[in-house]
Amino acid sequence: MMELTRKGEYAVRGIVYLATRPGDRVCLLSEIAEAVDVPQTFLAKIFQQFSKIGLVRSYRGTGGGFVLGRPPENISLLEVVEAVEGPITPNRCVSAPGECDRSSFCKVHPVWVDVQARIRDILASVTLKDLSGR
Amino acid sequence: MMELTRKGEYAVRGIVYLATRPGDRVCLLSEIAEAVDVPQTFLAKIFQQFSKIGLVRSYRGTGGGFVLGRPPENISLLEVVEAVEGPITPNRCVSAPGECDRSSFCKVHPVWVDVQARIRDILASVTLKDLSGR
DNA sequence: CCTAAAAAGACTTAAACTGTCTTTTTAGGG
DNA sequence: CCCTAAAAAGACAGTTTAAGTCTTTTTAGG
Repeated sequence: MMELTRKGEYAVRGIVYLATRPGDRVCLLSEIAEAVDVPQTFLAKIFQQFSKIGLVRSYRGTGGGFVLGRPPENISLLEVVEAVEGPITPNRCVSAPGECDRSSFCKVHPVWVDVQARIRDILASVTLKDLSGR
Repeated sequence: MMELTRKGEYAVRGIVYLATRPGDRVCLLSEIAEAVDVPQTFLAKIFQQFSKIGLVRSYRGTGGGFVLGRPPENISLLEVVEAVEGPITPNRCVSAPGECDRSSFCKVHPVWVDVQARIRDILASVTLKDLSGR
């Protein structure tokens, strides 16, 4: 349970690969897809999401491709994962205040709050630089 | 993302309610279902799973019902959740050794190992006694 | 204009989730 | 020995999500 989807896994693989490439040259989607073993059309969707929020920058047309939107040390694993999977919410009751009408008295609620915070802490502490090994 | 299913949520609600009841008397499924606002037929499936692994004990026939299988201070939230949701695995790559052929060199792998451990730690530290407030 | 490349949107298939319904087994009480 | 209460078990179904695929469009270089 609590499992990352393929999309999330692929997202991480793809952007980590991009982080290993020299930042001054664009990288073809086809290259990334092949390198990390992900269907290119699927990865395209993922990188479109990245692009919208500025995690990567895209160039269209001949000579186009992708580069990181920011230095790898300024992009956390948390950002990458949440970009494609949405906010980390171990239970509905912590997704938004008022989402659960039991949260005022429910003794389990604070446990999920804690779990959420811990996961976010861990993922926020890891950057693409750490993961790229450059 | 990483969200508990309804089944998991209902499982927790149901067994926590059972933990608030006196342990020397069986509790009807219909009572539990009504108290925690869960469809009885669905909760039945959940309690069957609990019963199989001894988390609760069931009695059939007239005067039947459920009691906790062990004292509430000896049942952790982790056990309850994993009973119905399966093992906590933030990513496939940590579900079993050898599951992911990238784990030997993948720098993300240890992060998921860490996340898994933290979640389990938190959930294992909370017991039904803590949650029942008795 | 031709080609390369990403963006966008429609579509599809399979699996998982969230249940319901029916039948069977078990047990107690008269 | 029945009758009834209760859980167990299994089949079934509707909806949603996941995981892609395919096609068309936009953008840019040469």
